[in-house]
Amino acid sequence: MKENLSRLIQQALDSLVEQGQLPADIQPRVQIDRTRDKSHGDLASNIALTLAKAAGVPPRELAQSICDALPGSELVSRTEIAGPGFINFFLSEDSNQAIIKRILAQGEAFGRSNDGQGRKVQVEFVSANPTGPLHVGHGRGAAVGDSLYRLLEATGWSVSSEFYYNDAGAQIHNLALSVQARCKGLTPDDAGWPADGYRGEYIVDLARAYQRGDKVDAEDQHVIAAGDAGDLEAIRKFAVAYLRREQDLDLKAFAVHFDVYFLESSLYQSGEVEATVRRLVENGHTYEKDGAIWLRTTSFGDDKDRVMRKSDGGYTYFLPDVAYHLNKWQRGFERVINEQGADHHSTVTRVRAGLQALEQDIPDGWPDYVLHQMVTVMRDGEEVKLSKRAGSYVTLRDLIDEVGCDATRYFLVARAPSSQLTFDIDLALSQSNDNPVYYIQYAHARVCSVMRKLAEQGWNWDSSAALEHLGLLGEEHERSLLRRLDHYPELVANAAANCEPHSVATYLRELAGEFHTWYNAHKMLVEEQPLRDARLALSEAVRQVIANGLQLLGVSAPESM
RNA sequence: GGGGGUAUAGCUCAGCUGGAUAGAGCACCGGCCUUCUAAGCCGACGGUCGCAGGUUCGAAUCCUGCUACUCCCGCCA
Repeated sequence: MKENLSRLIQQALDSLVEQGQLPADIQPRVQIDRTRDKSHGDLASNIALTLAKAAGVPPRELAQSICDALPGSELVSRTEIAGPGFINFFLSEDSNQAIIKRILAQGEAFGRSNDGQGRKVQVEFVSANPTGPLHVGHGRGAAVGDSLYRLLEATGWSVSSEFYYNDAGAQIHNLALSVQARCKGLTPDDAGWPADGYRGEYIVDLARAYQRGDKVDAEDQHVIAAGDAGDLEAIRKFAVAYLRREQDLDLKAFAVHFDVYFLESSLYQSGEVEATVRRLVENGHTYEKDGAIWLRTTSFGDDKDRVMRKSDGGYTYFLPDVAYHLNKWQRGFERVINEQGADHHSTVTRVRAGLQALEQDIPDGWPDYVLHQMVTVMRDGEEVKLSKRAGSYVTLRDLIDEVGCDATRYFLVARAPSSQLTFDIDLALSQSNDNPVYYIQYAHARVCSVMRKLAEQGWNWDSSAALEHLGLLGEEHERSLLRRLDHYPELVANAAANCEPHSVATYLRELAGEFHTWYNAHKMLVEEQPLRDARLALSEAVRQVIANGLQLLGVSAPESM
């Protein structure tokens, strides 16, 4: 709808230029906004305000000229000049009702677009090391990242999701030592328990499985336990696979899928880490100090230089990070979005600096990052900090088991990633309108229920016949719903472009609210068939948009509750 | 000390890339509810958009400087 109006305005401007009322060299950016206040019409443009100065004409006067030059259209019933020089558009009944036709015709495709034009984008998220069950923070990353994946897919991008993990570093070594200690019957407070060992109960299960000689099938690896408590390398391999599988199960329960699992160790095996070092040294961006090799990241905006090869010959984590991102670039992702916890924000500058230092014509500012803030979990008004299994943190699994996948996903994705998030377990569990997930799903189920009721009464609903009677939708609530439905495709496009899945959650909440209000105010299954058909058409359109929106969030759309 | 993030109604949060009188849900208050799905519906109250400047026709939104809270600042990942 905005595009249509935008074209009309552009035509008006062109003709004003021809008539010499506007200078030919203006570069108007036609902006159309949704009005907040209904008395301002349905859509408004500030075009006269922005062009007034260049045209040397007072804004309201210019607005009048533009209106006069506007070609006639069936979409617009009238225009009005208001305030300092806004042009308000009142849409015709026809154009309002057209949205229902579009939604019913397009079904699941409504709101999808081809903005991405099949270009390759990668979303990396979660990327937890296999040292324990996923925690709530990973859950937030999973909910946001997977939603981004769905949004990009829906807007025409060729998307790949990726999970990167370190399977060989110091933390994994600690993990292996912890399992070994458990195999030997030690507990965390015994003498001889490894420093920085993992203390959670899950290590006990892991040790038992190892000693039993269990077989583990994870998404990307398969291992049979050697059972020998003295073989630290065998323990390491088994522990990594075991916890990898455990995380797989958490993610599966969370309805999250990854296209690629990428192992940090593969970058060493392939020689990419070495090659990256060589390249950085050759490009003259490094120097030696205190027996270590430093990368001069300050040349690329960092506040201090960083060690890339330690004095003991090992690499710091950031070097494989750079090699990894070069690998992504070489795989042809013109756009990469890394979803991470905000506690990792310091890597952003470092990785970008490292990539620039490679001098491979990687665009400055590549890749993109979406950083999410901390999550705190509340129950009975108090913060929950521990889980039995993991010991020191609340696991994603705890939440899914307690409140379900749908509620967990919704709550974790519903806030702007940049905001700290409080997860209220009591609210997520409540079956009332206070609970937004329930409220939205209920709106969907309600439409399905009405359709069932219709059949019980021996009536049927002919969607094509119904479209003839959309003119009967004249109630204020109905117009308001139509406006909101019309907004959906643009909302999806913006959410994808700006990496803001939470705006879909907000939208659905508002749409559901408006639907419930309408439903409570007017009867759907009235005796007069034309009106009944028209209302059912609107209901069905709302149901479709809710279903489409929930899909983007990875939340189910139940037909009954 | 340096950097990231946040600051909007009593609480939890939106705010469409700078638009018109800043919105929603809870909570509180006042009414209505015997219904196509039932766990309710309608309305009222509630704001110096952290503070101070700046940019312009116009600022919660952009710039600068403060303040508070939070995360990070390792030859850990």
